[in-house]
Amino acid sequence: MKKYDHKKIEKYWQNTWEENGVYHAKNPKNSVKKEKYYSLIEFPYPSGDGLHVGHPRPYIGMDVISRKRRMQGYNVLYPIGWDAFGLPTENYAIKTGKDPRIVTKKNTDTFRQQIQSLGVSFDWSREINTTDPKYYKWTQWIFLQFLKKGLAYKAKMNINWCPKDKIGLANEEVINGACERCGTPVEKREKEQWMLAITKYAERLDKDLDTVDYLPKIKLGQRNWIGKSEGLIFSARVKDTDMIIETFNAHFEACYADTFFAIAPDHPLLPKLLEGVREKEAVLKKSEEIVKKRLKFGDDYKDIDGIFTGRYAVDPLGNGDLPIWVASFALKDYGTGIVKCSAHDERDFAFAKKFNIPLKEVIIPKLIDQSNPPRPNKKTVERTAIQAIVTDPKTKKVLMLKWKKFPWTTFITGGVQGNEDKVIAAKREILEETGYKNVKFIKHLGGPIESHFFANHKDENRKAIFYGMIFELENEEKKEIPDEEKEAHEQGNTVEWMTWEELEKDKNLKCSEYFIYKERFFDKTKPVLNGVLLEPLEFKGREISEVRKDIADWLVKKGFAKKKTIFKLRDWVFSRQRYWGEPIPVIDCGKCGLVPVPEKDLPVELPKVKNYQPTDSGESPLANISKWVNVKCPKCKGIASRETDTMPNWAGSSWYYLRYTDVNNKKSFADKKNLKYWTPVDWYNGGNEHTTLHLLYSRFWHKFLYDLKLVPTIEPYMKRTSHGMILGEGGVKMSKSLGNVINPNEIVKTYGADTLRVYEMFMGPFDQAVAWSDEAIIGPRRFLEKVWSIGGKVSDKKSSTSSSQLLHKTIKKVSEDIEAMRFNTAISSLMILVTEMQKANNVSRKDFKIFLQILSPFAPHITEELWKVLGEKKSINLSVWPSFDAKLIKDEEVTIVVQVNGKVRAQFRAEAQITEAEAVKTAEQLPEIAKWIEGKEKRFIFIPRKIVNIVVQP
RNA sequence: GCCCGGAUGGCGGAAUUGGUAUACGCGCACGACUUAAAAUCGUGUCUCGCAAGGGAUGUGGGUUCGACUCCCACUCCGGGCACCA
Repeated sequence: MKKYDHKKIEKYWQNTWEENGVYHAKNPKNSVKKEKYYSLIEFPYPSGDGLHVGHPRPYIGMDVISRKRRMQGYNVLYPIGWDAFGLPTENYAIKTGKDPRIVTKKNTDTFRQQIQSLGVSFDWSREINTTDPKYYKWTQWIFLQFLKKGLAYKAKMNINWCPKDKIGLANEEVINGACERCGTPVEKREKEQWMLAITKYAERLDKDLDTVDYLPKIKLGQRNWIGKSEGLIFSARVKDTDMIIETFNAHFEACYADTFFAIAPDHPLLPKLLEGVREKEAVLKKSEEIVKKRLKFGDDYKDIDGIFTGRYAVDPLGNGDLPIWVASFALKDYGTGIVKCSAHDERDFAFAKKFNIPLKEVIIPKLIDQSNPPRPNKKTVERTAIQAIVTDPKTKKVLMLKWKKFPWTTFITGGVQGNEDKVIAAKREILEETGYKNVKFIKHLGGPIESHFFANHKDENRKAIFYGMIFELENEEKKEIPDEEKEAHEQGNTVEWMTWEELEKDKNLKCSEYFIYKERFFDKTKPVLNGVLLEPLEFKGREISEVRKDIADWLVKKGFAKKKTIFKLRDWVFSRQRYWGEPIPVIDCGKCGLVPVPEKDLPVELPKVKNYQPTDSGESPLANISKWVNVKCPKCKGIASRETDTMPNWAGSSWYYLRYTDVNNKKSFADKKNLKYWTPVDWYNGGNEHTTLHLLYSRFWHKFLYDLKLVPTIEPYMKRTSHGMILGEGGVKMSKSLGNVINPNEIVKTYGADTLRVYEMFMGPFDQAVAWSDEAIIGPRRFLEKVWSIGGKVSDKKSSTSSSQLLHKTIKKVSEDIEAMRFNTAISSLMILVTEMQKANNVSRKDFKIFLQILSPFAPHITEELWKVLGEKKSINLSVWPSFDAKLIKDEEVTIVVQVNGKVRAQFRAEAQITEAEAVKTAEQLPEIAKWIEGKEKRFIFIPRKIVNIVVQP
């Protein structure tokens, strides 16, 4: 047999497949197969740098899925196209003066050639390009539908403005206050912008996630971005006015601790609220100052600032009149713009501390001593107790007890008797346990702490309500305590002065409250966020983490509040002041206002321009072409001008998967029959970077089209997964500037497309980032060479039972692994099989052909070639995916491991059905085992088919 | 700060439901073939120990007959969000 020459076979098969249309999806009227399968990858942005080895990873991954589906009898649609509008091409055009159309053509040609050389089974007859007027005609058409329904509107907006790119940015394109693309700090500018009312769909975008199969982290990303928050609205009467203010609170569990209100400095109600207040001017001035700073610094503005309005509102829960403050952290666009604030919120707490606003606590921390947790079968005794931290002002040391009977180090601690004053109780305990007579009470360490632990000395579980307090030693005077008395009090503990550092290092420190006390001791107080409630009394003792729903229902039932759901999601800023995008098809008429371009006049084509530079006024370069801008109004035929803004990059990609079903349609964006047949997309794989925005935007467009009865499903994608990036060698991102970009062309030339494909699927888990290695790629190449050489020595003799067994186990594993995108382990099992076949004296033609089939999704060229060599006429892609024989994958004989006290000491082979009694007997009689168990009391644990564990006393 | 994800040989990474840790690949070492080299094939390759044995899955504890896997605390790395009440 000839040598394995990838160059010859790969080109040949790629051409043959394309000529025969093997991968062309059949539209419903032509398809004989009933079941369709739509697999989708994110269509690439054809950058000038060409493809690097990272790009094809998702294409190959979904190609493996698609190829398997074809063999499983599905009519598969696996398309590709170009998301070609966008900044890099435009910036290149600005720099070089070249027409973006020509640049795009050149780039897509390069990308196409590169992708085709990998043998990905794309249906090239359905290639689309978002910059093709025949395509963007429909992007514009969909925009007009938004306009018709009132979901596209113009609004004066403070937009994020990148002074370098001279472009307005959506919030999502601003990263840490800087432009996502160029890193220039973003400024705020007021401008008329086109908006899409995505917020109208917020609820459905959140709720319908329940109906799709996305990876959990992807759903989470969507949910975080939508930011659904279910909270309560409280209404409060403002004293000395006839105003009622409403607050929105999502964390209302501790609402009985609320002691003030916070209103946004730019809140529309603020001026009215201040009417008749003496300090009105000062408050307004301060508010303005905050608003200005916020505008200037954007997301970086984090100052805690504010001012008292002079007004009070009546707490609806009956906790008196609470002051209303203007606060920098209150946002007018979130909720009602007014919040009810308490000690149990970080920002509220910090604000209150800064302005000395009184606080009230209704949550006490709950601690479970992990080193000494409550035991399930012991009774629980509740105690009120003190913990006294006695310090010596001279040495700064703390007085500690070292217990005699247990390895414990504790503060002075003891129970409060009856109605005893807690300070007196503490002094009493100090005297009894240490003998010190003269200590001075300094202060309480915050509120109580609920502590749960097992009290060894009493053999019972304790729920102790501890009150921490600090004392200072006044002098060394001690009361002599007779030894008998010490013993009677169970107290022969030794007393030791320790520094805080020594304390912390002490492994026997038994105070789980320690860290809270330490915080409070040094006055670095933090708000208490978790624990158990004191108020309202109906919920006393309940834990914050589990009380939310009940307390909300209770507050609503009592008439104190009403429920309200709000979202973080904001409407989508949809215009860009750039050239290389879809023109927004609207005409501005002095008489008629904003008039949509009539549908028959679509597409509004991008005119050619000489200069791609945006204008300094921030308008798009299109504004300079008066011939294009000046048109007649479609309604009144009067003088009018075109909208010069274009759409963002996200527009064309929001519906492209629909166009694939019917790429040449001139009457609609896609024929309904085709949509009904092909949608929804069955499996969509893409990058992590697009799991929030692109996915959300296209789901929004899809739902909108669904409401217009233009698409048949409520969701566009049934299943969504994501892949990890391929990094450069050493784990850094591949980039031109670092010079570590690997071009797949080189690899295909040297090793072949199949090797590249197998390597990319083998190098690591598909969803995780992996570093490229020039060295490791040789492994997959050797593997394919072995496959080739076995192909030359198959015979018509039957394979041995054991090799058939391995084959069938591999069929099962590969079939399952592909479904879960565990491509790396699928290939690993194929490698094991190949090694076995290589060693075998005989490989049957029948078995080898099955092997070729399960390898073919990964390495389509070599398997197709060998398939033909073995006498098959039809493409291996059209053969039927093999199923495994359930009888063959079940082992009849297994290895049973023998452990003694959990350590492996021996093993033996046995029938899979071996009973416990037989297994134990066999195990005991093994010579390696005897010395471990002789003459000892034994106990056996038997796990069928796996383990006999012999437990003996050591 | 909050929310996710992760940490296993020299390297990329395996390990069903808690049941032989290190599959598969790379690299490395030795051997065969060769005048020689490359390629290929074979053997070995966590670690300490002559051995019997012991120790290892980021660290420290816990649960269990048995823990990479479950629980608690922590360290480091990656990603997302970040005044969102």
